[in-house]
Amino acid sequence: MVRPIVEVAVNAPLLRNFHYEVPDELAQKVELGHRVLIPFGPRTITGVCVGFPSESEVPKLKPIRELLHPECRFDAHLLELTRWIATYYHVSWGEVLEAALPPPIRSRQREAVVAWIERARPAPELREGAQRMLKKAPSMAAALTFLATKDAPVPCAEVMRQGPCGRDAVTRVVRDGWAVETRAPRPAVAGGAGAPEAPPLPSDGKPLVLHPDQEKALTSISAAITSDAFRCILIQGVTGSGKTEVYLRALRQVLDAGKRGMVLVPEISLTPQTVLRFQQGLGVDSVSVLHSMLTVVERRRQWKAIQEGRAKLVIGARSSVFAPIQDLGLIVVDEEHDGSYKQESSPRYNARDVAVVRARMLGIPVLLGSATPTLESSWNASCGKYELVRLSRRATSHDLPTVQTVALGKEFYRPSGSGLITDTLDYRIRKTLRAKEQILLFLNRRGFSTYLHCLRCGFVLKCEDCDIALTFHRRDDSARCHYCGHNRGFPRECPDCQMPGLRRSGVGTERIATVLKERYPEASVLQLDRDTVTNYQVLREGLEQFALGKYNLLVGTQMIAKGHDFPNVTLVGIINADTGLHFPDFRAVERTFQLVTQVAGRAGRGERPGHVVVQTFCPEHYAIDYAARGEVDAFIQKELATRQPLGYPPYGRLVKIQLQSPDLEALKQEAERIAGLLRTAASGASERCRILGPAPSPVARIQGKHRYQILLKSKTHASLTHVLQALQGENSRGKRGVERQVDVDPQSML
DNA sequence: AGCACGCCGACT
DNA sequence: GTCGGCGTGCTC
Repeated sequence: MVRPIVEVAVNAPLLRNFHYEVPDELAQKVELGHRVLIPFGPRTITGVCVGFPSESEVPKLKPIRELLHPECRFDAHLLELTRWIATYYHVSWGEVLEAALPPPIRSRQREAVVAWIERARPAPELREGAQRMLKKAPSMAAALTFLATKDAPVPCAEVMRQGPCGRDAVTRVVRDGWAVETRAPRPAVAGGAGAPEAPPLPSDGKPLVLHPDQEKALTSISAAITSDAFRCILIQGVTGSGKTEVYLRALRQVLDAGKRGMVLVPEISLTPQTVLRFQQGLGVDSVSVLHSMLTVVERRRQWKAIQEGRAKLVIGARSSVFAPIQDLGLIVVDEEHDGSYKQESSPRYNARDVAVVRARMLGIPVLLGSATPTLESSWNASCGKYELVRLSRRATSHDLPTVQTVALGKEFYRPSGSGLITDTLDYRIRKTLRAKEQILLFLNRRGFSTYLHCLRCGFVLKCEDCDIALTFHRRDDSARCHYCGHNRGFPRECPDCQMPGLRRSGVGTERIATVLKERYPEASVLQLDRDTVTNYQVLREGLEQFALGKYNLLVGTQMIAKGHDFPNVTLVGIINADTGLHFPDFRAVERTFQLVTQVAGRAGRGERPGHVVVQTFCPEHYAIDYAARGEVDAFIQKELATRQPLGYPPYGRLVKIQLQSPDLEALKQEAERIAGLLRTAASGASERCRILGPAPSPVARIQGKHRYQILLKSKTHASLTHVLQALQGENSRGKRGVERQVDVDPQSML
């Protein structure tokens, strides 16, 4: 009898599938979408069954080893969705499927697959052997000495680390019969720690009467839901316009029709408050939350609830777009402009775009909401691909905050540091403090000073491994690299000319916090950035404490920019609005506009009117000016006009190819070789596809690796895909150990 | 990505 | 000769 054949998408960075034989004992069990354990070369890895071909060209097929957790199977729709991602983003289908798995399964299986080593002979024998080979094979001796101390299996990596020895030594020790390779011992199931309990919320018993704008928006959305077809609706609503209320009503309608909903939010906004808002608003407890803070046990419970259809609504960040929800009726992507929807490691996908594709595949509506929509989404709306719905007034009776732009000048950067806070801002701060109201100050840079330089020779202190100026942190008197985390004490004198005393320039949040404490001794200051916030717990508590009025002033970076409603904040200060404006990135201007608008939106969300002070060196720059005046549409028109002649998105599509190697010469050669391949492919294409570069990346070296990039630019995505075929057969490691990453629709050029 | 194989210098 | 460092190529 001919055994059945199965096509497997393997969890390896290879852009093709492999065929396997299904052994008799599994023949009745293995189905489409099942995850299986397979032999792959000399090792065993996982993969997902994606087809049952009737025959195979491959002469000698290996059999599948094992069927893994059959209860967790990808349905036809998720297979189709993940395959689309693999094709579109030029990544391995198997890796996308792996990323789409519930995290507990993903991680647990990884553990089981790594090799564990256990000694095969008594400890004294191992020590004796180690003694004998000490001279001839010191690393094997080290491995033996270490294994002699262990009675139980040890992960291979552990042996290498503790030995210390290389992988080869471990392999040899096994081959020579000193030890054996085993599977991981079954890990004890972690204790039944429940979900972190949500703190009681001040339930604002506001009567929820919809604003006329909201009513109008809802009418369109309602029609879309009823139409039972794919529609993409962009909700452009000013900060505080009550977008969430609109989502809630739309979801209500979907749930009432017996269908289920999905809400994607940026990682940072996924707080118990957000979840509670949906739970209370919809009056259902069957809300499933997918959060990186959940315990393994809790996550497994959530996933099961989703799969079994017990969860009516799923809320989560990026990877929740893969949640196996049946009868999905609506997808909501909140803050669609947020950069955290793009995964910045392989497989690189954008969850917002995947959400739209998922909705299209299912023939259901999807809502994209933002106060500052991306140019891509606005463009899609203006050319009719998406429907546009506006919420132009705040939901409460209060007006948008008044915004004042203050020009910074050279004179403000006096050594005393007093100039960080202009007289205008200082006046507002004092006034707000007197009124016993709260203040939020935003600066997108952490640390005390952002670079250290010598006043005599101009030397700027840089990281040894990265092409980046070191940031000075006063709390531990260190000079740190924000790219690789490398930390060194900061030198007392210039390393170049030995002049004592490096000048500390550029301002970070730590400096602001220090200055504030000195200037307003009666005020209490909270600083929230990656230096003070070690985990979500700390951030959540910090924000809660601030909301409860325990602090007068909150100073922070990105993480305080969005999502939170602080009713008592009447003053928002942006210390330097143009920190990101001059980055060599075509999205720098758009991001600056979004950031200023979002931060300004934190002001005046309660009863009292808000005021915003925007300090900037470029008050006339349109990003700052339009943001200050709240003119979103005008900004979008202007920025579109800037991008059109350059063919940047949304007028064209981009692919960034990032190449890295410690060896600069090898890197340059490889970059030229790749560019050559792509140019040849592009010259044969019907549509013009430009290959820009190779050129050194804006940050030319990170962690000791030099970086070059190649940019592909074309009118359509299809032609880029065509050109990228040239790399199809290539190993992702490239020649001479040069690493390569392909980034489709890159979020950042850096 | 892993992992083996194979070629080469260093050391016994 | 043996060990182990690294470049090259394959994985149904």
